[in-house]
Amino acid sequence: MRIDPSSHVPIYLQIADEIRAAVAAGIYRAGEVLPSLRAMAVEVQVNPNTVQRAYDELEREGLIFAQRGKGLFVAETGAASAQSGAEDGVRRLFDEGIRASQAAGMTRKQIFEIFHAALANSSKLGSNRP
Amino acid sequence: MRIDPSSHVPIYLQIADEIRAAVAAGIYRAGEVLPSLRAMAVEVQVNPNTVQRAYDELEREGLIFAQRGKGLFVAETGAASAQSGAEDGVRRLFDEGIRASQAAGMTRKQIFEIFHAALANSSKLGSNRP
Amino acid sequence: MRIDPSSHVPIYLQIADEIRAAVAAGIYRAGEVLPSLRAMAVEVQVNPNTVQRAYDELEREGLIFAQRGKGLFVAETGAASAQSGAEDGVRRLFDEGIRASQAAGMTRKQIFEIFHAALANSSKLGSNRP
Amino acid sequence: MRIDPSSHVPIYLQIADEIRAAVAAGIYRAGEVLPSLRAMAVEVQVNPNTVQRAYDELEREGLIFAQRGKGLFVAETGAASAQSGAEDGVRRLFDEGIRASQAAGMTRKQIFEIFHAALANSSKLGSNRP
DNA sequence: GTGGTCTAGACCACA
DNA sequence: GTGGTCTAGACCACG
Repeated sequence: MRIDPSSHVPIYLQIADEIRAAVAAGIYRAGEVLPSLRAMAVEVQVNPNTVQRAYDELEREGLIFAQRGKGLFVAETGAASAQSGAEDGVRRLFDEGIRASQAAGMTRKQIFEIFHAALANSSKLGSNRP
Repeated sequence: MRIDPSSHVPIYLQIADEIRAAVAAGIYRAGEVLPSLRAMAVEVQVNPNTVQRAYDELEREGLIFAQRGKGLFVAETGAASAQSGAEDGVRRLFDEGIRASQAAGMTRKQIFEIFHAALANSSKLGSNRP
Repeated sequence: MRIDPSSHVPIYLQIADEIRAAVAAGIYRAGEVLPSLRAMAVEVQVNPNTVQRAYDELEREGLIFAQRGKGLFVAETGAASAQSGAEDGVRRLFDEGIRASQAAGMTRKQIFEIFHAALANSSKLGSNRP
Repeated sequence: MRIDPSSHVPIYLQIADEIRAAVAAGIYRAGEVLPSLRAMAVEVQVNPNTVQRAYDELEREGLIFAQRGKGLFVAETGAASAQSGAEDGVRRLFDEGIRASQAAGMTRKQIFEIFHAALANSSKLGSNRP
């Protein structure tokens, strides 16, 4: 779980994205409890309120649900919805990159090369950055 | 020149990015004047102060320089620096997308498919929207 | 006895309301014992502490009283006080609904129609759900 | 705009309900600016963050939309969606009241009488309580 | 001035 | 211990 505090995208959305990805990846499974607000807050070095907001977001999406005094649980439909949500996010980033590259006058070949280089480089690091 | 007011990245940076891309694409050439503050403000439907900040940003990068009373000009080294800047930006977006997709447990094949779909879709729209 | 865990009104008050209604309806009569803490906790799928608070609430109202080691009993004056209590609660909900509808600019006719529809629909379900 | 701080329903939802009702009633019209966060916070004697949360809620519903630095505006589709939202809320309150009254063993006639009394009483006060 | 995010710390309902 | 709401006050982007 890595947060970039200097990013323009709000921390609470970054956290929500990370959790969504973790559910999509099967790290948290349907019916399981998520880390508590406070635990997560400690882990990502952030105020509990900020984590709460991330959880609110996910609850609204129907990905997780809360039980007072017990904790937060992954919904039955959570994995599926997390996967499509994650795909949408990735798609949006690629779209944005492609749009930017075309605005800069790059050819499809150039765009491809950049993408390939990025993908090749990422594999070297593995899926979880050290 | 397209601005997304609902994006998390500040409008002034979006404008700077667009101008950088335009320089990289050769739409604005070395020695040429950029549209005036006000003209640009009208074009992107934004407060002149915001355009000012974008120009400040680019000037700090050395991409453009101001001549009192005449306007803003593209630096000689502008095109080259804009190109590498644009590539960096695109690369960063792709990296981010790849990272997110791997965090969600997607395989290389799946990532590829999403990218291809995005690229195919984008060519339909044409590379530069007016 | 139905509890809505997603309601904003605390569960212990929901339980107290239900018991008050049951006394008003004559399901529990003066002098009779109420279900034990644990039995009630099992029935409504809730922590015994929460039921305890509901009983505390009712005892404070004088609707029920405890006899050490024997259980909780409905007070002689219980039925009457429960009835007026229940009426007050209903009245408060209707008042609130009427206030909200008027704030939204609805006419008396519209308000009536909504109420009738709600009442008609409810009779289909039967008056006491088990 | 009246808030009940002792209510169990969160202040931010009370505020959202009030604004929704005002839009439904045509007090705020499509395209118009709403009172600013801070102004509203002063009016309802509440922290600006709490108002912000109410506005967030309404923005998510598509009732209003924000423009950075400009203010909050009623969406074109706002009035319609506010009206159906307001009706739903009223309906929910009536349902709840009917359910409670039936649980207390009241007859339809009694329920009707309570409702009529509440409605009659409310008309005396007018739609905006003094 | 506007909205948007974040922090620190409080109190509540519930297990 | 858990989640949920609220406050006070800070900083940012934008007009």
